Amino acid sequence: MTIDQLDARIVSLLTTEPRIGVLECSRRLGVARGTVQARLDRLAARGVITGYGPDIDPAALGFGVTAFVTLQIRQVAGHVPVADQLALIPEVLEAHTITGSGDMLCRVVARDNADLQRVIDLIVDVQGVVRTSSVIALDTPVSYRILPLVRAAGG
Amino acid sequence: MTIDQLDARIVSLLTTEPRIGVLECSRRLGVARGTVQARLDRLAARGVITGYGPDIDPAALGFGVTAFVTLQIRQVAGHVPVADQLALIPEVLEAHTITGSGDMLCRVVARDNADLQRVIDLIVDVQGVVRTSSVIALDTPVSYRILPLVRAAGG
DNA sequence: TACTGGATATACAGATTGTCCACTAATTCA
DNA sequence: TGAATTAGTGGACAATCTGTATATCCAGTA
Repeated sequence: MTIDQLDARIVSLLTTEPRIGVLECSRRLGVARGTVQARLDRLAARGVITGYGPDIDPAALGFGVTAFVTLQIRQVAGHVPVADQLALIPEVLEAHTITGSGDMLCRVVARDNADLQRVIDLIVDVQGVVRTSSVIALDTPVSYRILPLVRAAGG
Repeated sequence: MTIDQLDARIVSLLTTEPRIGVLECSRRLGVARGTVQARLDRLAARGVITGYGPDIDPAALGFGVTAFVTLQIRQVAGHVPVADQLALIPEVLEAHTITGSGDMLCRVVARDNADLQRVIDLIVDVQGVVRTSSVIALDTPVSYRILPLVRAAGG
């Protein structure tokens, strides 16, 4: 159900130096290559590791503005669910339903503040969205990281 | 400043099938291996690709509860910045300063709702945090994805 | 026209991967 | 207690991939 210290060390090492490969990883950790491979296979099978895709920085793509948009929803019968429509907007990076009153919270990006207005307009146009309220992320002193959690879980 | 269609296709392919490697990737796209390698190097150099680390699912680690915590800050001179202290809490996956009034928005995870209380208490104990307000993510109909944006950016 | 950047084709040695196997140690269970 | 199961180790193999370098070609540009 959880991970042990070796799992945590493997993930930790691969996170900080993803290009080293399984063999080098096993060398660094002083275990057999088969062990590392088996561990990684198991972590993937258990869903702990969901992928190895390249991490993309939206800002480097020109989407320098990040905002969190809270939606107030009025569910309309016979319509495409709000989430499905939000998923069609590339700038909506993720969307959650949240406690409160059937509302949603979305993370969106945009090229600039004017572009953000465009994105918000797209969201407002979604069937069932009553109104939105946005906060813009000015700075990100702690950007998404999972390593401390992995180490805490594996300690 | 932006990416072209080939870049987008490379990233797209590597995101959906990260294990295929550069060579297989070049075969699938019908371009030379050197081209793919050069593109990836350039994307990494430009900061578009920030890494290739394994993607970890906190829920599979036992942290099934996600919440967004908004902090009201009172900056205290002579103290460790709030963000630095938040960074010490493994359950704080990311933290942003946001528009509004010098507040912050954090994404946190916890093992369950009771555990969330513990994490929130940790946050409240941070010097300079005046109060917090949390919303719990009940469901995530759109989980973090970057591919649509990459495709949109790549024409 | 000459230059530059990007793409292609090709080549090579070295390293890595995917899979086997056999053996050991620890744990579980009948 | 003995058998079965699971995880780790060390070794081995062929097949493949990577890193790197070469020379050529093409298009846009000074």
